Amino acid sequence: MHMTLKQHAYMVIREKLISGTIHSGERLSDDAFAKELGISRSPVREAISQLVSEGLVDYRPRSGAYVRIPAYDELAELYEARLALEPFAAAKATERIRPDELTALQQICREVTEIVDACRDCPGHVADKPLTERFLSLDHEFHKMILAAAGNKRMMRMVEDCKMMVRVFGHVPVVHDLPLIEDTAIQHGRILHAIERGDAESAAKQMREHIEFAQTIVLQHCLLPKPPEFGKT
Amino acid sequence: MHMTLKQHAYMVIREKLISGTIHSGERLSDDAFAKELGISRSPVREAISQLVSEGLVDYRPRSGAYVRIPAYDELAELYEARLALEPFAAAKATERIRPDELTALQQICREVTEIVDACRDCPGHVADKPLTERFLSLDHEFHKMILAAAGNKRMMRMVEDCKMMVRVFGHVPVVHDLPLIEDTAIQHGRILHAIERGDAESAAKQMREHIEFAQTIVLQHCLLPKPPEFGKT
DNA sequence: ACAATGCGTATTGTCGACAATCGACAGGAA
DNA sequence: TTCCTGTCGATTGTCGACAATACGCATTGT
Repeated sequence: MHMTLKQHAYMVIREKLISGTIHSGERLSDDAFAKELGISRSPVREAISQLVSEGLVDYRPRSGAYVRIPAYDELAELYEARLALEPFAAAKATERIRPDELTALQQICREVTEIVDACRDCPGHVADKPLTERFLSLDHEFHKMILAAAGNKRMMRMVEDCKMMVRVFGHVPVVHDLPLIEDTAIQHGRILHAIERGDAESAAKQMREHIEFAQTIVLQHCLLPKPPEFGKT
Repeated sequence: MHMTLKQHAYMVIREKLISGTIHSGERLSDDAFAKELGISRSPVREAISQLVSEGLVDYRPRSGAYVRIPAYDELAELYEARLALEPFAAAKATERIRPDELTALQQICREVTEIVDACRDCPGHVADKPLTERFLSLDHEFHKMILAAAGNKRMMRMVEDCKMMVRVFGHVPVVHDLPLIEDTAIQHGRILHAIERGDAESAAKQMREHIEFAQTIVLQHCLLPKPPEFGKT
């Protein structure tokens, strides 16, 4: 399957955004990308256009596409949206989850616990890079699995989009130390437990607390300028 | 402000999707649109590309773009997503709403009441086209205002997207008769009341019931094939 | 008669080029 | 000095053209 050049360009550019190769406010020149990839401007333009409509890139006609300059509030909004969606999904998942999905969820929790143990052996109780990535990947899978069990693809995509945006214009240097990972594991455990018990209301509550926790962490560590004194007269 | 041709093409095509000029499954030929609009294929391609990334259009490489064939479940999912978002937003709006926004909300409710009265004078108590459109517009404004008061642009856009999709691949021939409009007005009233009282929990509850009501109506009237016997073994 | 195959056509994916427009910079006037 | 203005350069928006590919159709073989 020969991937179309547009898709290729899209993935390359998005990867650069996520990895932070291009930082906020920088301009995305289609011409530059075209030369870099050795292709024409047309596919690049379409790729950038897609980034724009996904909200990762800001666009000023006749001027160019700029990596979105994130505002502190936007980061908060992203988590707030998850706060609306995921507890709801957790409750629904509780009543719909299939045995195989539940098994997968339990497996994820077990692996997170293993990471907690592994972290104890790390110097300063701070997870190194591969361990951190493994942890993040598992956290991602945990949430994704619950969304999947809830059986609503649209909500799943909404949350996925939120997470991607946090990654792209958050670039939050969170230190993944033992307390953080341990708390996360405990919270995941509580959510899983509620689902196992079939207690939808509790699942929603635990999920809410978990996301509020994550929100707090990220907002504390993010480098964005704090909200400029909102008396809002 | 000279709108760019791409945006123009985007709006024209989207309008055709919403109005139902092009129906589900039909192919969107960029060449045809280019000739119709008297422009080149490039802007049209970018416009269609945007429709694709918004999920309104399905895309098969080397084959073309097809108007998405809606599934019954997808329609349900759209309302379910709103069910997660809007009650949450209603609760938050209750605690953040500004006086001018509240005034606007009250004004909208008054106008909806007027439409109820006007509907009583219609033959068969069925609203005619302009009255229906006025009603739909007000309903839209009501929800939008609450989302705005909640102060989360992302959630606002998510809901807007849901509504647009319902319009595009729903094409539900709902009869806007007196009972329907009256029920809606009553439900709006309840929500407004809860907000006025500052009762966030009640606002969320009323909003939830209101959306569940709308979901039921739409799913009943939609022409899509029902979900094919889900025993889900 | 039916299936398989090869051809023709139509449409897409991609390209390079041109014109319109925006930002920067220099130069002159108040 | 500071502000306005005209010009230059660079980049975008748009275009028409070409090559690659999928679909439909006719032809042929069994």
